[in-house]
Amino acid sequence: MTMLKYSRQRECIRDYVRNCHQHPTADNVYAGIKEEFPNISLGTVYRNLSLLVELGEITKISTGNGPDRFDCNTRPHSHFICTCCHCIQDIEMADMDYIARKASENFDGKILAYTTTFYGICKNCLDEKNLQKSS
Amino acid sequence: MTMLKYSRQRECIRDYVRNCHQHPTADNVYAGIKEEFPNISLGTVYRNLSLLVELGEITKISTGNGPDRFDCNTRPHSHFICTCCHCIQDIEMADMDYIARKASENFDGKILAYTTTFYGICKNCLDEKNLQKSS
DNA sequence: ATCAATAATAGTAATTGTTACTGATATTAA
DNA sequence: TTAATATCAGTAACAATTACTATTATTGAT
Repeated sequence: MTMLKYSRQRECIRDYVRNCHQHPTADNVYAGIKEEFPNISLGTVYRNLSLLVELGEITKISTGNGPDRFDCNTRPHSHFICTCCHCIQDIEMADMDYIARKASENFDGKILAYTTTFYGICKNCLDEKNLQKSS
Repeated sequence: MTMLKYSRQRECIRDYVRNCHQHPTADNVYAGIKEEFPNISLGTVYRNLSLLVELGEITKISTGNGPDRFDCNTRPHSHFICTCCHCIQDIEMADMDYIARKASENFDGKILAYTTTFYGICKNCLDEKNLQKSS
C-alpha cells in the first residue's frame, strides 16, 4: 500500500457523493463539482471514486447497462432500478442475511458478500401512468 | 417486430451456449465457434446473443466488472462469482420469492424481477489455499 | 520556513466492451 | 426462379473507463 496524501479534489468528491442521494454517475459527480474545481479532470473523478470505494467510504453500484453509480450509503442494503425512468432507490430489508445463510446450505464455496437488485416500476412512473402497485 | 429468418450462425451460437456451462462471454462464444465458422464476425455473435436473450432462450449476466456472461439456464436462479478466479457458478435457492415479497413490504414501487449475486471464494480456490469454508 | 520525496493532478491518449453502419449473401414465401 | 428482406462479414463508431505524462500539491524531515 502506498501512502495516502490529502487532496482537496478528493474531499470535494467525497462530500458531493455524501450529499447526493440520487446515486450519481462519475459524470454526475464531475459535472457537480465543476463549479468548485472548474478544470478538474474526469480521470481524477474516476480515480478518486475508485479510491473512496476501496477505503469503504462509498459504494459502487453496477446497473447492468449504462455507467456505474455511486452510493453514500455503506450499510448493507439493496437497490431498486426502475426500468421506466432508470432511477435507483435504496431498499432496506430486515433480515438480509437469511438469503446468504440459505444460499450457503447447498453451496460448497465461501460466501463473503452478496447484492440483490430489484427491477420494476417506481412510484412516480406508476402514478404518471395511473397504474397500481398490485395490478 | 420484424420476421425472424433462420441462420446457421445463430443456431451454432445457441448450441454453443447451451452446451457450455462456464457462463461464456461474447468473446468466448466467438472463439468457440470460429472452428465451424472461421470468418464469423464478432458483431454477429453480439447481435445473436442479444436476440437469443430477447427470445428467452438464454440469459445475460452482468458481472459488474469485465464483459457480460451468458447462461443457458433460463430458470430463475442466482449466481456466485469467485473474487479469486472469477469463475461463475449457479446457485439454486428454494424460496427465492421470499426476498421479493419481503422487499415489497416497505417499498411503494412495483417489483417485477430481481437478481441476487453472491461473491466469495469458490471450492477450487479454497482447496488450493488449503482453506475451509468456515474459517 | 525550506527542501526533497513523492502522491495527486490536469490533460490527453489508449483500451475495453459493445453497437451501428454498409454492401454482399442467404433464407424465405410466392 | 424470383423478389423481398433478414442476416451476414467487415469495419467504423461509440461509451465508459483506465493508463500515461509532465506539472503541481502535500508531506515529513531538516
